[in-house]
Amino acid sequence: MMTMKYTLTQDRELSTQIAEAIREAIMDGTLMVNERLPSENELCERFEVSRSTVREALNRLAAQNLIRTQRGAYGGAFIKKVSFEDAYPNQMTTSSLLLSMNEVSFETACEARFAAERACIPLSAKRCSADQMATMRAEIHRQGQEGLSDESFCTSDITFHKALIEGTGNPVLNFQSSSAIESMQSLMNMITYSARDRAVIIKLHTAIADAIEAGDAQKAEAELSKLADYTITLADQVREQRAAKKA
Amino acid sequence: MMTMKYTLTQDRELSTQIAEAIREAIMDGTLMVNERLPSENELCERFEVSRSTVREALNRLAAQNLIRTQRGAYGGAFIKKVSFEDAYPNQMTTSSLLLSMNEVSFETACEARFAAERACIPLSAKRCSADQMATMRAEIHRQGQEGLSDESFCTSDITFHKALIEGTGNPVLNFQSSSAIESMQSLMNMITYSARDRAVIIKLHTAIADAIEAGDAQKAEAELSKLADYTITLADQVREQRAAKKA
DNA sequence: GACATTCAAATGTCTGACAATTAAGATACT
DNA sequence: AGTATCTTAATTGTCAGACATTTGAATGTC
Repeated sequence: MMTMKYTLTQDRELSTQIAEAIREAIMDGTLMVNERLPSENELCERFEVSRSTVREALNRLAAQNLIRTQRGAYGGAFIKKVSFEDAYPNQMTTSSLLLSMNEVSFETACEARFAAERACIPLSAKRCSADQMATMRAEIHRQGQEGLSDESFCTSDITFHKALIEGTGNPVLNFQSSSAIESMQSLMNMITYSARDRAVIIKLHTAIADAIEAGDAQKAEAELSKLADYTITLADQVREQRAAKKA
Repeated sequence: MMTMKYTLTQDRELSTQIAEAIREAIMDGTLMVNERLPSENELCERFEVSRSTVREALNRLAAQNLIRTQRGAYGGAFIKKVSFEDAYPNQMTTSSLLLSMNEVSFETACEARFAAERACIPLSAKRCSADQMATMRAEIHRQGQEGLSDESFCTSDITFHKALIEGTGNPVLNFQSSSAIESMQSLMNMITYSARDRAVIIKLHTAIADAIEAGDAQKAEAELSKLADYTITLADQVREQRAAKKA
């Protein structure tokens, strides 16, 4: 950081360039976790810009979870250790908006979602803990309760699948796949689940849980595949009903 | 936006609360794509804060790709359509930092990476285009060239696998899996590839490409699995060498 | 109709000030 | 000596006002 040379050009916004320079230093390891950046006034002198501009740059970095700021003496901006927990909300925001703003069809989103889940099954079949199995069973049970709203059913469905993914014991895979599933929540919420639909889904969930518990990855994948197909037919039904209502 | 009520509390930073309020409005659809936010001065009045504070909030949103700003008359802040291209760099930054800052082992990262790729294979075997097949073949060829640096070999390796993933024709899956693979680049770069190692990898790449072309998903998955195992043994070798050098 | 000029609105940057926060050091008390 | 409290300096957060820059629209000119 100290030795870097900063020559800001005129063709882009100054604050953007400063943020970029600091971001690069973080990415390539020049700045380590918990290291303190120079104070805002020092950065002003170093980049030869005003404090507003420096602050805009720091704000951008804070929004990307790259730094945290602390007021008071011995405070300042510190390189933040990006944790899975911190990164998750941003990830979710982006994923959800990508789906809703890019006219991604339900089929396409669904395909990606079940592909991600399928990737987890072999590992989950090997490593799933008793705790995670218990969560899956509990959610299956909840899904069979009378008077459960569609939205609650959907939430439970997602909890079930997230527990399955967590069963891999792999934080990276968990992070990626979990967001793939959860970002579909708004799309899934459009589906209406009749009692018959729920029965079918519960049966498939049970089959998947049984297979995972038995360590039978192949069976679990097969059942998951059926669930994927069934989910798409449900979505098709909703679409048809809406089309019929329109006419 | 107009009808929302904003009561800012004192316990958090004002700019953060404003950014949060606008972000919520975008997420729940109150603000549509390309819609223009009120001007900074109008936002000042509405939230009863100074322009600096409003600007800090807008900057945060811009850093998250949620809005874009445009200078000049009829300019302002507009809700941005989050495209896969725009979101990718942020995604990559986050993913890379998650790996490097959380002491994620090579095995763990590798496991997640190959799981994601495996999820793509059935779809790719069904839909991979001639163009994508050509890219895969070209990269395999490049990997066999004399005098190729380890880094270039690694880059080509990643290009190969990204083409495979693109073969799914699913933009969502492509986005997710692609970043899973690419974020491992820095870890992969630590490996040294002997001529013998490269030969093994090229053979596996060829087998995968052949299977994809033949539409044989099962075969492709089996070969990919071998590649995953082999990659981990290579990483183990590097670790052993380093340990030996230390002693 | 085509082109140049002017204008107004908006963001980007600068300056200077004050408020709020916080850890370290100084001080007073026991 | 130890502890509680006060002071202080450093730092970020917010405010206010100004000017610079950009840019589309309106206007004027040929």
